[in-house]
Amino acid sequence: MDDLSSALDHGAMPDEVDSPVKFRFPLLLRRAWYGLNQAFRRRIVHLGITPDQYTVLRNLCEKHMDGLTQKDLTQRMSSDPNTVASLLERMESAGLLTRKIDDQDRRARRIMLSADGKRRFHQAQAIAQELQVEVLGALKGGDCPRFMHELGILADACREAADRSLKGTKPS
Amino acid sequence: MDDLSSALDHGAMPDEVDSPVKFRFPLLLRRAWYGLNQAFRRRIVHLGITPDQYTVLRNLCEKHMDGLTQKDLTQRMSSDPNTVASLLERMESAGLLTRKIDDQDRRARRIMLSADGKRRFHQAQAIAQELQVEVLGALKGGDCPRFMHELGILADACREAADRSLKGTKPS
DNA sequence: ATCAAATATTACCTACACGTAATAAATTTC
DNA sequence: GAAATTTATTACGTGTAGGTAATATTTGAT
Repeated sequence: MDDLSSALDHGAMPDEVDSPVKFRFPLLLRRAWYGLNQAFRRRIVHLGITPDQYTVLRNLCEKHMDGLTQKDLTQRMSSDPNTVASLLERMESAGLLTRKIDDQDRRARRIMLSADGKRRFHQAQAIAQELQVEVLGALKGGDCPRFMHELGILADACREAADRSLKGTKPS
Repeated sequence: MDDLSSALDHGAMPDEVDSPVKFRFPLLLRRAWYGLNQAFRRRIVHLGITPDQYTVLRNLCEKHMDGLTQKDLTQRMSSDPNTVASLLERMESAGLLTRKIDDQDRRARRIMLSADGKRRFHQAQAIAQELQVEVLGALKGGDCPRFMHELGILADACREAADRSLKGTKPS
């Protein structure tokens, strides 16, 4: 309907670092992440959980049945303590998990899945895998592993950039 | 340090789609997106704008000086009308832009950059390009264009999955 | 044992994603 | 040309990202 890509292209601004709009990393990343998230959210809304809550459940279920502390979860989700705290609060209210003070370290709390949480996770997991097959199918079979490897490299580079940006960072 | 891929893998589910944790698309995407965002946020906080606000400024500045409607912006940012509305509200209060009712269509509002908004955008743009060079440098030079192309394919696949998930979707 | 530092968490704040419903103006239909 | 439909936006609610500050417990040093 409206082809917006024309008005820019006649060279008014020297924007060549990321010239063709279609190939800018942040734009593509945003599009992919929001799209994937939205798709998943819509498909699991009937289970009463959100994508982030699924991530929590997956971490708890995959690993140690002896539970994880909030700090563990925070790291695994590449998230932050505040976000995780309120997330877990909601999930506890929803009966998906329980939190109890750790015996070894009374500052910490061990998070443990409830039976209901485990059940809902498994239902969601099937949907997640379906979705993943659907999306990754867009890539030619052989390309996928290499792509994932490269995405991993970039993901690490992004995290490192974020960490660097916290302290000295700007020598200017 | 912790190899998480064991607990799940003993054959209950055919989990080979994303078996090694390090190669799961959603995890990598999340890590990359949050990392990039956080890095950028930290680097532009002194300009008094956020990454999303930068996206708005970029769209307004790159393209038509005659402004964009909120709907235009929504599409360009692969965002949604509500989010964009409150985003613009904050940005208007901050003096980054002005909104006035469109002459042709009095339902719509044309958004236009203020001089201050333009100035702050250009400062942020330099930082954004720096960051991008920094991050993409992690990839071997020749790999980058192909990677971007593939990321574009996946981004489209994600968006399509999201669109599909809205209507019929689940025939179950 | 006591005081200081590191750590796990909570409380409070702003920004954003996105859903539903309401409002208002444009467009279509009759 | 009035009624019905579509469309741009706003209003309001919940969930999440992430920042600062406060609190409580563990650990380390004196």
